[in-house]
Amino acid sequence: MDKATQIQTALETMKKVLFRLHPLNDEVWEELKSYFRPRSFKKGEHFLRAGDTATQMYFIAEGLVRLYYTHPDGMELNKSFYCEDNVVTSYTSLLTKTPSNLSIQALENTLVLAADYAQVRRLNDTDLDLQICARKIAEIEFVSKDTREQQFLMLDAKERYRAFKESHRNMIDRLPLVHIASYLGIRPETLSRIKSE
Amino acid sequence: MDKATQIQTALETMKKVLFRLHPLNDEVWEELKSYFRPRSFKKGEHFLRAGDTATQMYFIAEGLVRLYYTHPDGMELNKSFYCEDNVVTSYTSLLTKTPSNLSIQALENTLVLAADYAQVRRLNDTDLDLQICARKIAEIEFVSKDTREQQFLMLDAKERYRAFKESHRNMIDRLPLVHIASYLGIRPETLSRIKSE
DNA sequence: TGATTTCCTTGACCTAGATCAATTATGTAA
DNA sequence: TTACATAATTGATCTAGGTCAAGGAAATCA
Repeated sequence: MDKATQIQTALETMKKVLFRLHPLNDEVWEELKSYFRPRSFKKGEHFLRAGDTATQMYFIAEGLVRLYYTHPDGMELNKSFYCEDNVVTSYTSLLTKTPSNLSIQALENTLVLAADYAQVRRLNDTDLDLQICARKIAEIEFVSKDTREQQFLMLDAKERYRAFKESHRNMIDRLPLVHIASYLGIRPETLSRIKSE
Repeated sequence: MDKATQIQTALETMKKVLFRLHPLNDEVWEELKSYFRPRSFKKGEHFLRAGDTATQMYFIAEGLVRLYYTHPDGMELNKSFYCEDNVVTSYTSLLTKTPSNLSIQALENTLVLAADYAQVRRLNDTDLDLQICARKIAEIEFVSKDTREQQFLMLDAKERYRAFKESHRNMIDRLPLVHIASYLGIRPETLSRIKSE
C-alpha cells in the first residue's frame, strides 16, 4: 500500500470511527478533514515532550504510542497506551493551555493524522453534532480513567495485571514488559515475578 | 434563612456557577432550572447505592458528600468529595446506563437541587451553549481525575496527603481522618502516623 | 448529664512490593 | 554473522505501609 492510499484509508477509518459515535453532516466532515495532515514518527520519537504546551491532536492510522509522566528524579511512569483508530493528545495540556506534564512517544513506527486543536475547537463550538461527537470521546476517556482509578484503589498488583490483560488484549503482545510494569505502578522485576507464577 | 429562600439562593448560585463556565440564553436557563427540585439528605443518608443505576444529578447547595467504591470484602474506598456549589453524580453510571460501582453518601446534612439526567441531556443535545457548559464541567472533572492518577503513580502516601491538603483546603477540616485515609489509599492508622510527624 | 457509639492514636509485628546486583535473552546495526 | 545495546529473569535483602490489638478522645443521643 503506497503512502497516498494509506492516508486516504486512514481518513476513511477516521470518518467511520467518528460517525459511529455520532454522525456529522458532510460539510462539517469535509471541513474537519481538511485540518488533518499525515505525519509519521519513528519508533522512539516524541510527539510531545513534558514542558511543551500541546497544540496538536492525533488520530493514529498505524502504530502504537505511550503517554508518560517524568518524575523529577528522572523515572518515567506510563499513563496510557494508544494504537490504531484512536485519538491521542495531551488533553489536559490542550484544555488548560499550560505546559504538559506528560510526554507522548511512539513505541512503534507510527503514522498519524495530525490537526491543530484550536482549529478543531473553533469548528466544534459552531456545530452541535461535532460537539456531541467530541463529548462522546471525552466520555470514553472519562470512563476508562474512572476504571483505572478504581483499580488503583481496589486491586493489588497481581489483580491489576490481570485486568490490564483483559482491557488491552489488542496490544498486550506489542507492549514491552517494562512499560506495562510502569503503567501498573510496579517495577519490572515484580511484573516478571507475577507473570512467572 | 427559611427553606424557600434557601432554595432560591441555591438556584441563583447554580446560575452563577454555570454562567461563569459559559453563559446560557434565558429561555434555556429557565427550562433547565425547571428540572431541578430541592431535596435534603441527613448525615449518613445515601443519594445512590452501588448496584443502582444513576438517573439523577445533583447541585449541592449546602453540605458535604463522598463518593466511594465498595470492595467485595466490604471495605469502602473513597473516590471523591464534593461540597457546596458543585455538581455531583455517578457520571460513569449515567453515561453507560449501567449499575453504578459507587455509592454517594452525605457526610453532613446536605441540601441539593436534583434533576433527572435524561431530561437535562435532552435539552443539552438541542442547545450549543448548554453543550459547551456541560463539556466544561466534564473537562474540569477530567483534569482533576488526571491529577489524581498522576499522584497515585508518582507520589508516596506522605506526599499524597500533602497534595490533598492543598487541593481540599475548603473542606479539609470537615472531613474525618478515616475518610481522607481511604481516599489516599492508605489505612487510618498510617494517616494518623503521617500527621503526627 | 452520663452512656454509647464512633473516631483517633499508639505499639508490636508482618507482608507486598522495592531495591540492588548478577545473569540470561532478545533485538538491532554493521 | 558477530557485537552491542536493551529488555527480561532470578536471587537476596530492605522498607513503606498493612494488620491486629488495646486505650483514649469526641461526637451523638437518651
